[in-house]
Amino acid sequence: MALRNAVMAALLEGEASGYDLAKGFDASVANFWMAAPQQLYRELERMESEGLISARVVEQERRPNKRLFSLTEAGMEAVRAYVAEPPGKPTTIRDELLVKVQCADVGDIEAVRAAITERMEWAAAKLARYERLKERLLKGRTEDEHCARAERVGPYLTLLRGMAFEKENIQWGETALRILERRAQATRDGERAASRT
Amino acid sequence: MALRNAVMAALLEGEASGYDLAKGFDASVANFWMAAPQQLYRELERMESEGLISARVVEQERRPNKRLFSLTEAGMEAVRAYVAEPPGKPTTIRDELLVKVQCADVGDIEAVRAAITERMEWAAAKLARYERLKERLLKGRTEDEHCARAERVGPYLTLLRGMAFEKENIQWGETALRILERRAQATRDGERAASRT
DNA sequence: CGCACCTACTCAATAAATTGACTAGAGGTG
DNA sequence: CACCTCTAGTCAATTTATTGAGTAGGTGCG
Repeated sequence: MALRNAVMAALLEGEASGYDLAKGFDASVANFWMAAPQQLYRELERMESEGLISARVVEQERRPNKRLFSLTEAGMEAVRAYVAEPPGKPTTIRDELLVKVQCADVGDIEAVRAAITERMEWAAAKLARYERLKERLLKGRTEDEHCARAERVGPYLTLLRGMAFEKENIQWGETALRILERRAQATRDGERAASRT
Repeated sequence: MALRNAVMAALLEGEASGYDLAKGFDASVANFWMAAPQQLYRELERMESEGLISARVVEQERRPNKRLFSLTEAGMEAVRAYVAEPPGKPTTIRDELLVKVQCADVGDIEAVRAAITERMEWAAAKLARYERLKERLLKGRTEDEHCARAERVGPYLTLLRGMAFEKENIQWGETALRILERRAQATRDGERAASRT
């Protein structure tokens, strides 16, 4: 029942449909919590049945109707209760890329390098998006002004974390690529030397 | 079936019991992949039945016997196949702390600050452990020397990523605490002002 | 004009992950 | 000596998460 907390966090930004949430909903929450569509739809229904959120059907002309969910008073109370409860164990990090990097020495180094490169491109794209989101949040004000005046700082703080994470991905990727390239080089040299014998 | 890849990555370091893996197994793999004990025991059995790993029972005098698993040739082949296959979608990040931070504005700011502080302490402890592990890996050599001579660089690269991640946790935590403190201050001031009316 | 893709979902099935309880001997603490 | 923790697991139950297929109209592209 941790997904529901992420959903509530997302709904603090305003009402959203299951589809919105599945698509990343402004990337702010998707930044630190991702879930497959089915999971969201199921959870939303459960939450509605428990009275944490309420749906409003919006009829649309040239596309399927959608249900916009928003937090009820009970939902707001649940958020407050959740925030107050003692923090659970550390983050669940599961990074396939790092599993591959760990195995680099017994596998195809070029494949690993390709995977790292892909990750770096992904990170760069995400970072650009975050950058735009930040501009939109700050609206030309400095960080100090924004934090002093805006009614919410949570989204700004999580955005900062997301940006730092992606920057790290890129920086680390550069180092890793460099080191692996030298390895691949050495392997090729070794092969050449061996083939000369 | 992604856990098994992490298990194989861990077993590249040498044989290990299910208990070892559950305890973090040298922290190297635990850094980017965590799993509950039960999950590991189940997966290990399945992998053994599929011939990817083999067990060796070690009888112990004053404690339960244990089964040390190691990769078979088939397991090694599976690792190579896994590394070569195209990279899947991005990382699964699920960070409860960030969910709380996102909700900070409607909840108890002090509780959020406490959660951040706890995370920072955790991160600092992990970082110290990684630092020691790094020393052990490098054995007094520079990074360049190690990467040129050591037979494996994968563990070093993932370690670097883990260290960068924890450093980021700490740095971001400082910023977040500072901003939230000013918020809490403003709220208290607001309350004082309101109570004077 | 046909095909792929976008919105906005639902349903069903399977796989993976978490939780709780239990075994059992060893070692240490109050 | 009762209680707690550590090693090294097992078993069962439940909850969560992922995958795949299906619906149905609309949009854009060559």
